[in-house]
Amino acid sequence: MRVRIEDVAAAAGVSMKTVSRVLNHEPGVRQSTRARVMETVVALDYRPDPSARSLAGNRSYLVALLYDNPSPNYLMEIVTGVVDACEQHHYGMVMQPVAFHDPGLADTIESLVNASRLDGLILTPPLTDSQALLDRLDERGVPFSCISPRHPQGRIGVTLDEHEAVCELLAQLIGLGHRRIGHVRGHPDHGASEWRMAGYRSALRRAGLRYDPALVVDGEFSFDSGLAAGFRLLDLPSRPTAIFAANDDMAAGVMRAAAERGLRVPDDLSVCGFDNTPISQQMFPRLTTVQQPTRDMGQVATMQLLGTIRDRGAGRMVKMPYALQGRQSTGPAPAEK
Amino acid sequence: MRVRIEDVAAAAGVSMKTVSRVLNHEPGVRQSTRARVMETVVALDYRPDPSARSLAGNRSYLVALLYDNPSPNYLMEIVTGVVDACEQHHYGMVMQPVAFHDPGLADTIESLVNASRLDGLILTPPLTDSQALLDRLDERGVPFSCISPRHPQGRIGVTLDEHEAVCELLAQLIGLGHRRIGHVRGHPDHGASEWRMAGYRSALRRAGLRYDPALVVDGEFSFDSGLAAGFRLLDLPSRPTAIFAANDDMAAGVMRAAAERGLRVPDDLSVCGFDNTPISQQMFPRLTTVQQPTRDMGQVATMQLLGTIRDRGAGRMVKMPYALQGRQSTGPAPAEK
DNA sequence: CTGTTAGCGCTTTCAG
DNA sequence: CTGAAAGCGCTAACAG
Repeated sequence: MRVRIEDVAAAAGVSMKTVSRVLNHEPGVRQSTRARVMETVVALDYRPDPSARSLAGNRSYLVALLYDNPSPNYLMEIVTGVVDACEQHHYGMVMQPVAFHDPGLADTIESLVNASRLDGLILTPPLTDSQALLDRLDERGVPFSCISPRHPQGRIGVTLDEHEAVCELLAQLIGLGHRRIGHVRGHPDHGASEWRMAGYRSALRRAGLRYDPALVVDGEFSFDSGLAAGFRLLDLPSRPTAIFAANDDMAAGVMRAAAERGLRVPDDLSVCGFDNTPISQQMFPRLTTVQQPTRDMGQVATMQLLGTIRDRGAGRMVKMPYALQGRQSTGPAPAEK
Repeated sequence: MRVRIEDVAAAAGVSMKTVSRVLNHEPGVRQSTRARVMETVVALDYRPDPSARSLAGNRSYLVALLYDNPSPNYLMEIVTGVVDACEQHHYGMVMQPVAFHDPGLADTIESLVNASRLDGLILTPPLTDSQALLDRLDERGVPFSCISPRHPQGRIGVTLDEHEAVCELLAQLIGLGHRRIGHVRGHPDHGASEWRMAGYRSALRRAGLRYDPALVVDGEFSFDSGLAAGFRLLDLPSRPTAIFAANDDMAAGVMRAAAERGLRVPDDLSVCGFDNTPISQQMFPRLTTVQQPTRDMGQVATMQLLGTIRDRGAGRMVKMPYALQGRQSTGPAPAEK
């Protein structure tokens, strides 16, 4: 038979409520009593029943990870971080795919929260780019944590200074003598595409280089879009000597386009990406890119969320560090012809 | 204020229990009553409280997906299928990473189930290869569903005839004139490695080709292990004209090794893999491989699990179809020298 | 076919 | 600092 709180109370010679207090780290229990209760809990191998706890306490000990079709690599890293943080706090995480473009998204999420009594949400890009969605959740008092939101002000979660990261990356390229640098943009829905594009422009400006719109083409974060964009840039009458793609998958596409045009990387063309996904190490030559601490981002975002759940007003927006990964896909600019 | 079953009952002019019966699809309610109740439910936008339901009904409406470090692509496909099936049945799925090599794994899982009152588990490889674990769960009466278990007999879940799939794949290679065919094995922990190896041997036997142990090298499903294995095979005094790697990541490694040795694929060397992961389409040339319906496998495994939960004895082992993906990485064997 | 009565195991009052 | 009682919202068991 299952051990109940009542049994623990009887065995420890206290009331149920005292056991409950100890288990929930509530104040107002003498140290010695607390110790005795804990011993009994361990001795009896007592585990509180989550359903009963939820019903009485009006919370579920569950958070949901909301996502819409991101890269599996990225998402799994986030998941690992989130689950890790949840485990430490005896929370569970449920996966919740949603459709970013669904006009009824906010309603869907709201009824989801109501129906499942979720204690909080973790939002991943591009969901974190929808001001309307975030405002709605705030309005309804649903605790949530954002990963890389487009507008971090006044929200809780994690960000990364992608603008600055791209500036540094581009500064390296410029330092290698590149003057005509192309850019493959990310999916227009993603705030990240904007930041990375802005970083690209800032870097050019800081170096006193002219911004040439012809050198910027749209992509959508996929390998295929990178391939297509690569061809467009490489077939330009005056082609760039370096290309910065807004993520690694597209950079891989660019490298493939270069190969098909008979260009050698990095001798004829330097290529760099963003994200440091596994593919960046499997390409030949290995890709210069920027590493985000994705797993830690999931972890920290979750900890901020759990803080908020426990104590509204406790969570904040945490800035995470990035790290440039200089590898063999970038090199000195070819000599002027 | 939240709508309760009591409110619905009052509004519909029936008892709580009748509402409960309707909501749980229990028999013994007149059609007209059922319809009236449903209308009221919709009108009031009533959602049963999962915690109360769990407490009273003694189940959680939660299943867990257990995994140990599989490929993100594979796992996310599974997740998508599982979540999809769960959604239809108003179940939630929690992610539960575990350590396959932990000697206390069975205990961990057992206490996990007890502590969270999980209704069932979905196990992914290599967890499904541990007879001891599966037996233990059976013994404890925990419902679970297996994805690609090493020994499918008497379990519920999904399998795929990997042996036969590999035979077909190899038969194509042999049909192209290849006689010296290498194999890069998968991680020794995975049943899949055995099946694929066995398929390789069967195909050779059926074609009357001699099995040469020198042409088989160990890998562990990673790109790097495929790269290393590729070098070993290609540096053989009498190297193979085709290589079958037990998964796509390793096949990618082999292709890279070929490139570094100056061999052209498929002119000098044919390469094929298994899994049809995205990388297989991003390589140049595109990789010949075998597609598993991974998402459907997650879906079907979950439906079998939910069936078992509702009615012990309802779930079964479902055989899923595979599909050969012939692409450009395989071609006729080079002429004998 | 439908309703009544007890709990499920915990936390929250509110008293001591 | 500790305890007794009163539910949380639902379903199970038994009546009708």
